[in-house]
Amino acid sequence: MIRTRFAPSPTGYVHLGNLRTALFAYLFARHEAGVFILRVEDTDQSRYVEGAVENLLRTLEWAGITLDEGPYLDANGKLAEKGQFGPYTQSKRLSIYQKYVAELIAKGGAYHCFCTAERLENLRTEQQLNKLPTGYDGLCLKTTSPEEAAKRIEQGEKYVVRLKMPRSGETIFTDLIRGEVRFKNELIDDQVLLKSDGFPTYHLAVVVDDHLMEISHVIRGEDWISSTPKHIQLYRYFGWEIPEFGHVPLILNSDKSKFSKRQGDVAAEQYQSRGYLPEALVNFIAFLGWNPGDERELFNPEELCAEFKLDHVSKAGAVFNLEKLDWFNREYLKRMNPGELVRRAKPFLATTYIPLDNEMLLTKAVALEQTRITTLSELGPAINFVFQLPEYPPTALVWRKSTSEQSLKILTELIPLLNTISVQDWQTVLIEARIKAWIGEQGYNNGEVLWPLRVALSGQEKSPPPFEIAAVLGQQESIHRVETALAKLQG
RNA sequence: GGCCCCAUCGUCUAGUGGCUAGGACACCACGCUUUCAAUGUGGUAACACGGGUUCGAUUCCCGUUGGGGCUACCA
Repeated sequence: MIRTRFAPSPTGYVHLGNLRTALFAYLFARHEAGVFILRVEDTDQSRYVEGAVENLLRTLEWAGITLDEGPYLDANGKLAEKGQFGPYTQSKRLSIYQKYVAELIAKGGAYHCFCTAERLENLRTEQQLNKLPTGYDGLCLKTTSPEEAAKRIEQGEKYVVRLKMPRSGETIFTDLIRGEVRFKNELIDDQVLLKSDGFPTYHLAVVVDDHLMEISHVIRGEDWISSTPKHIQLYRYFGWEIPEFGHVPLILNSDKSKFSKRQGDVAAEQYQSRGYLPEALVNFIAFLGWNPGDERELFNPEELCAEFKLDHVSKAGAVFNLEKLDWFNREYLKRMNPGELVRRAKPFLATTYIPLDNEMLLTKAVALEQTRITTLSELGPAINFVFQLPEYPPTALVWRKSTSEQSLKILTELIPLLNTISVQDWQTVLIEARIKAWIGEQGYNNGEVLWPLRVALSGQEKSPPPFEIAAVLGQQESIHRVETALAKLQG
């Protein structure tokens, strides 16, 4: 049984890099008919953020990443957990880690360390000065016997527990994405496993939990690759089966450094609030490092689940490119049926003066701008003219190859024409047919008629075609707007 | 500094020893057109470098260079 997990630290927002790692783990599990788990890695007390887990869950839900096990929000919005391997929150598992640390010490895989922060710091600077690899020198392992350590702990002395890395040999593993990776053991630090506050570090907690939760494939960011030998050593000491590892490449800033807050919008929530569709964002980040092996690019969530394979994940990092995201978003927007688009757009329209009760008109208005917008947040400003004619100067009504007098004449003649169209003929194509025919009869050209008409109807120099606007507005309002334009031209 | 990872158009990428090195975004030109989009057609643009291996390397090996990650009682 394939079991993967997403194990973020609850920081208050979901970093896009983490979201993509989660997505890969999720897609892999789904593709293999496996199980996908969320585990909250909150072992750093100083990083505690109120409401972070709730936010995390809402964001994953928005992105369409569904969880089989782990925390979830119940009907009342309260935090709950599902699954047989809980708790899925590390701060609730402290006694578990204590137990395994004791076991590890007993097995000779770890030891107590009483060194002060000052000594550690001096040690590091000295090592760096002498161009030596940095790392703990094993002082407490050499000088403090288990009996003495027990005594010092008894007396209330602060301590940490460190991993006892073998001083020789190599740790070799085959990464699912990168192939064989090897490290010399002597260069690997005796990592702290249990902090002096009694909390485990990532390295201990991740191994204990991945084992206990029966994770078969550890899919995580490339930045973890150097600590993998420490984790493997832990599995060995415990005598546990070592899972498969897959280290996915990083998302990069345009200068190729790790995608960061400083250089861009890294929080998934920012894209949500700016009106990106989750399926577009997911499609986009999936393609940052993955491809189906052919030239298709548009994959909805179901298609991603069906096609995603780890062997098409690339090794190199990928630069985040907002323009490509915009393109994906436009593609999804264009393909969406108007009713659905209205439903999705409503949260963004709620902050505008656009009335949301007239579903019919709203749907027509939205359809008008559907192919012209990039994000949902652009929709409100784009369709606002339908509900409220914007202020505009009379000069806007004059086409660049025409005159004010000519525009006045044409708009005046247009009113009776518009009036002769019957109610049932008030549709885009029929309005267009009538007006174009009339233009022909009169010997006008399109520009000198359609420009002033369009501006009269929209109040804007840039807008959809006049026939579409007229159809949305209705006959009465359309004529009214042309009359308003006439009044403006007459001064 | 040490260790590790990586390297095809500006960006995301296909390629798996023999191709005019393909696609997408972006960009440019033209077409359509009342405007802005959308759309159609076409175009500019890449195998980091040096050695091997081979009849033949973008592709395999080594090195160089470059970039990145890690190097905490943070994840």
